[in-house]
Amino acid sequence: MANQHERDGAQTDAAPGGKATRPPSIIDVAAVANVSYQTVSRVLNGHPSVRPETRLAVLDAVEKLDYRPSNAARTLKTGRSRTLGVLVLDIADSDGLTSLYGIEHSARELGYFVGIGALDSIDRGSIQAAVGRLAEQSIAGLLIIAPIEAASDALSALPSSLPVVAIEGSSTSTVSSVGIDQAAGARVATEHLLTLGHKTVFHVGGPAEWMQTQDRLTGWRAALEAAGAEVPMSLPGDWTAQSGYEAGLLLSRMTDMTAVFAGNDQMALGLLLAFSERGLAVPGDVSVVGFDDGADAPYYNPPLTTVRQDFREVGRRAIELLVGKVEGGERAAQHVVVEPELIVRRSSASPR
Amino acid sequence: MANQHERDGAQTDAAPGGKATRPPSIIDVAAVANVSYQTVSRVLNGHPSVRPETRLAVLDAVEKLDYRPSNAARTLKTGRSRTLGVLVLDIADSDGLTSLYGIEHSARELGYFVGIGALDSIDRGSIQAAVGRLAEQSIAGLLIIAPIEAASDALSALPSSLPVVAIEGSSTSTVSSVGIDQAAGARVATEHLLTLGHKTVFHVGGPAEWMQTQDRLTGWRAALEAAGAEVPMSLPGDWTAQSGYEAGLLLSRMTDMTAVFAGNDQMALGLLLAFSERGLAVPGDVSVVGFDDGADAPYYNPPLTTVRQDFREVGRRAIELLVGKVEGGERAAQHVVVEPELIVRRSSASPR
DNA sequence: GGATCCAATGTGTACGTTCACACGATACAC
DNA sequence: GTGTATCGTGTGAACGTACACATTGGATCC
Repeated sequence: MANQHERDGAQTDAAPGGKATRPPSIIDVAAVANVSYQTVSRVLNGHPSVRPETRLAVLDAVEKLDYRPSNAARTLKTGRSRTLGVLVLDIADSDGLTSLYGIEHSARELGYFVGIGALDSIDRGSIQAAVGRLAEQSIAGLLIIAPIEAASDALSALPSSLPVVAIEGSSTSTVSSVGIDQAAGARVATEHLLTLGHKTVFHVGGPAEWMQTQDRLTGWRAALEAAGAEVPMSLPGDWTAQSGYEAGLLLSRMTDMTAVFAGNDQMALGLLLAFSERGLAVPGDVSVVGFDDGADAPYYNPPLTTVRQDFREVGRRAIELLVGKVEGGERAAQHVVVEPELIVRRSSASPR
Repeated sequence: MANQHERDGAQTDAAPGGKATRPPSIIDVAAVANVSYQTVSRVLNGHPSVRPETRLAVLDAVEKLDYRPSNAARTLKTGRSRTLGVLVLDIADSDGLTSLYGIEHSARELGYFVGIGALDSIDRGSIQAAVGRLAEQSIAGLLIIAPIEAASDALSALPSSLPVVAIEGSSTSTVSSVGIDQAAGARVATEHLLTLGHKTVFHVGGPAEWMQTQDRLTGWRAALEAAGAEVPMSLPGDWTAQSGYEAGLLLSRMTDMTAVFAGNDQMALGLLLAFSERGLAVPGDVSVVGFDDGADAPYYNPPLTTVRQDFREVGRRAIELLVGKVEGGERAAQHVVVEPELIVRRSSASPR
């Protein structure tokens, strides 16, 4: 690996051992293009009054030197960066991470860079610390994926100058949010089971502190009440397949249980296993509906009827909203709702 | 955008109703602490020769003003930032994203910030473009999660001054890598099935261009050959449960098929469904072993015997390696291997 | 006692960029 | 011909930080 420097004419205060040569600056470009650095700046920022001929010369020089503007310098001078901070709650819920793809993609399209920070826990202090770390990056806006009541709380304590959007945040909060209409999803899922002829529908929910837990509970109950069905007690889970399994063992001992709406796919998977072990056929003896439509849901045994959440879309919308705030200075809290979709597969059927 | 806000007022720290005042600088801190800005800098950077009393005064001022060093200014001055770029291949493989948590956590501990870039596709141009975007952030190092041959290829075309570590990259490449010993995992999985008494083990692999596909294939074949077992043709999959399902339909028509090693859990899930539909009992008629030990694997029906990959650990090690390169100037390619672990559950048993 | 050294702190400068202005041309009006 | 817009371009600052050096005061040395 005999690697050599290509250019050593420039002022390289190179350390011994052949450290990197300084990347080209706007001044280097100006020198090559035979203009002043300010003209280069104008070209790069799309300022109108530059002669086409000059612009071309500059662009040529940029190309030739493989020049890239220093984000650090721009940020320092302007005070605002084109970096968006994304705070994610460090929990095994990897589905939520899918929205990261939507987030990055949209951010990139709009010319923003995405930095991430993980949240160890959800207390106010932890969020403050994470935001503090992001603040050092002079982030232009903050996106938070932490669908917990406490998060919403801590968010309102942030400096009001920082645009913030929460994914799956409280829709009544003063911070803007983008989320899926959890209640509607739960309602549709429950109605689906009722329409099939089930007398009532049991529910396995998530942890109480999660936003979705409450919303899905509400939707489920609303559907039951609207149909005049009895509202059974809901079982508490924690999103894991294990908690679904345990709930399944419990439910399988109930005689009048023919349909269960699980708070997410993983818990539905646990239900499926529990019912199978107890000799209950799905959907013959009991119907199961999940929530999320994760990648595996179509291949559960049986394939799972569930409510699809378009995480990418949520990420996309969240960035659009956030960038709107950053650039437009929109201050009022907005709440964007993405509609979920019921995906009917083979885990739900009419009771026999 | 003609409405420029004039904020020429004095640098008031907390103007009670005021608009976005500039964040406090090192000079503001110095003023409050009654020292020069240089002394503040020394305190912040842990320079030894500062009187404890002075240090305390500075720290007090920092606290009081809620001062945060400007990453932009530091980056501009030093030329190196404390931002690490992470390039992820935009594919539904959300398990791999789990390593992001390990990555962020370790990076944070070492004082680094993590920026992400998604890769739309895996051609050289796409990677170059993504790296270019990250380069504008003056990233100190690059981590790439794209276990594809082509990635390794494109990586070697990067400027040699940028420290790079690949997750699950080729262990023969000139770029350093951290990965799980895929071949060992495959070997253990296959040996497990052979030890149970199966005559041979079928394999459903991943897409040819993925690194892991090749390695797992190699391990599987090595185990079979070492045991003197016949080596059946391996079926090609694409990591999705669907491809596993399709492979399962095919395999279920073979008479001598009693054990299958799937390239990942999702394909194993597809196998399970296919076998179930074909009336093949697992593990009664056929044993199935997966790879990954995703969150759901313990609750498949039956719970899946699989090979555990510790993604978080991989992320952690990758950051350690990368930061070592960044700070220590280590140039030689290193290849860190994390050992996987066989998790025996109920999907594998002796043939009857 | 003066010279020497070190600890503790302060003063300049540069990093690469953008912003506010100044400057020279050309153009058009009178 | 002089005045005044307008265009294209250049000059001088400044952003917040780290580094090289300069400057103190005091302790140690002989």
